[in-house]
Amino acid sequence: MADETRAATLHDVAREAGVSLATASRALNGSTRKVADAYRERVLAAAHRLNYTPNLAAQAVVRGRTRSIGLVVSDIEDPYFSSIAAGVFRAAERAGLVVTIAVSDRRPERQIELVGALRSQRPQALLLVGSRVADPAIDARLESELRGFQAEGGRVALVSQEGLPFDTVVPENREGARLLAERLLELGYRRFALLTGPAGLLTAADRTAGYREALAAGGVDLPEELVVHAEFSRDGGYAAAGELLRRGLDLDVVLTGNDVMAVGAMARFREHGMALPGDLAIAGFDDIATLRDVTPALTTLHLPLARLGEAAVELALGDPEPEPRAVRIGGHVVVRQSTPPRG
Amino acid sequence: MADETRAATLHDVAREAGVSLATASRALNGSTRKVADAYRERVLAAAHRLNYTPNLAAQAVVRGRTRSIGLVVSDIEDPYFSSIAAGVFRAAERAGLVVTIAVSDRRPERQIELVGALRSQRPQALLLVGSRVADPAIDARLESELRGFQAEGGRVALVSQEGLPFDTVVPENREGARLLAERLLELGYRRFALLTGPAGLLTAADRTAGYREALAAGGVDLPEELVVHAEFSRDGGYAAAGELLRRGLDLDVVLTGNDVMAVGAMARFREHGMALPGDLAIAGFDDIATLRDVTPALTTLHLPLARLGEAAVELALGDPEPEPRAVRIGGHVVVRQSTPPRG
DNA sequence: CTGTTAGCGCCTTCAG
DNA sequence: CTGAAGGCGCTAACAG
Repeated sequence: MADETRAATLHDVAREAGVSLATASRALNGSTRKVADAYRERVLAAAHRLNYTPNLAAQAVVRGRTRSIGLVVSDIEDPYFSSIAAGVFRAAERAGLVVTIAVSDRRPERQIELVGALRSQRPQALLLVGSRVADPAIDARLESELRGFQAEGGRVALVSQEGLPFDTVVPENREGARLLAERLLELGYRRFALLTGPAGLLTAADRTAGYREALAAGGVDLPEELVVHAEFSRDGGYAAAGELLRRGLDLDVVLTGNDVMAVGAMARFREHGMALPGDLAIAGFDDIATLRDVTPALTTLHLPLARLGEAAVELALGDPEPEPRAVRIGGHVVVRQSTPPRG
Repeated sequence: MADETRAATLHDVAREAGVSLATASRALNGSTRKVADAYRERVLAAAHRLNYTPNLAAQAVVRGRTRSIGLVVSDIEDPYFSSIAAGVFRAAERAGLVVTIAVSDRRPERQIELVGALRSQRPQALLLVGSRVADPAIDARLESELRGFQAEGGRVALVSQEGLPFDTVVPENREGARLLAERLLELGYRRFALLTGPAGLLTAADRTAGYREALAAGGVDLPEELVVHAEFSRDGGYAAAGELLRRGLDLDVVLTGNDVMAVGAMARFREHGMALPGDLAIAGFDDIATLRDVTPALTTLHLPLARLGEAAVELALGDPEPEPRAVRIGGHVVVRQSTPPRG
């Protein structure tokens, strides 16, 4: 039964229904043209009988574009990206589009390759989220690849930092970090350290800048020895916390590049025998849903991650503008038990 | 510059290089046939100059199939699914395939729809993970849709429970649950309750069956009043724990349907003023990486989730067998602080 | 309102 | 080894 028959074609359906190819086509997909009900029903019945599925590839050839969106993320296992992706799916579904995902594994080179691969699929739009690094050579190649896609009529949207000439959804990392640090100052903290992401990563750099500004405004200095760079991951946070311990400093709160790092750092501090938040307070960034139940509950900056993904789809599918747009999306501080008020 | 040019076609490349269409085609994609080096280089140069990208849709039309894999998951934000998806990506990348994802939002009906939609893309294989429910009507429709896809030469693999006549990667839920419960008995626990997933969901049912078997073998009964069904999510766990508290029972350990529920339940028990694991021990299932740092660290059954995804790709891409195969993948118990030995 | 026909971009026999 | 020609499944003029 599951023998190698070939898929039923529109041709088969037309023959089975005793109508022309064109009529079958018009009856089965949203053509603006009208088909008499009697014919339409015969076609539908025949299609059902033959278990017909339209060949999207063929439609794409003639229409020049697929009903799909290409999405490039750094790591689908990371809740930051999977939450954004969830928003992309939601919005794409509303628009009747499927989404093709590619995972760049945080390698900028690979990201460029993937844009090329997805471009071949002729999607309506290409969405890139995260993984921007401060490297002009990479940026130039990425830009050229994306421009090529646009030149063929494709749309592009980024979720990350401004800087590339395409529509961009930008999470207010810097402002958010500032708000968070300000709140911590209000809570009475004075001796800060920072565990942040890789030096080249723009998201990490923006957050660090925001922290610095707020602390400086509050009269608190953050010298280099109090800043540790590591991977933007649980293990990165763990390692960075270890490095901080090695430096043997006297602290009352640790800021981090994101929640995932914060959780790794908490594990390391605990191993060292420290009580949290008793011996040390800690804060995250992002407000990842899955991490809301760690103990002590993490003070963090809430970012509406799924919203970022939706906004990117809306930008990419909306009316095009001559000038690249930036949609800024802010967050708010959520104070939980990891940073109790401190006399 | 980003003006609406059309994408360069193979035709354009051939003209630019001064060769025939056929030669250009042979030079640019893995044709078995050979092209003289001089020609090949001219073609490659021309392709580069014109910023040519092959039109995969057109290739798909003539070849009858796309270089892609279709993947249906219940919820990409759930770490269980995103970990499996990560494995799928890894294996797909090795095979040079892109992955088109669709999210069923845990609705079996929607899952069937999505299979239809993905089928239209003519992927090499269709992978379904999770969301199997015990409903013969649903199963029949799903089976028919998938059989249709197979009949056209597509490959199918499932990650879940056996029962449908397709290659299936089956995590050993039942055996794993048994191992976990046995270990808890060894640790000295006797008064168990269970917070599990929706009644119809097969994964939940299998785990429950495994727990029951081990407990029965250990002489421990698990009557219905000690079992609470809820959503397979953090909030489901939270709610189920609340229900358990309402019943006012005397317990020493709570088993759960998965880690995510366990974490939700922990939050609820804590709100009720209970110390964990002092007043109550708790165990999860899956060993979700992101959740490894909750406090107290969760005793759980480790499942190699990414491996499940990889195995599904291997099944779907490997040599076909006349009979549906089942690849069983087991886990192992990881004892952590949430279930200390109990006199 | 229906049918005929010419492509869409590409691959692949089939001759040269 | 290369080139010319037909066809993959479908849509969109164009006639009727």
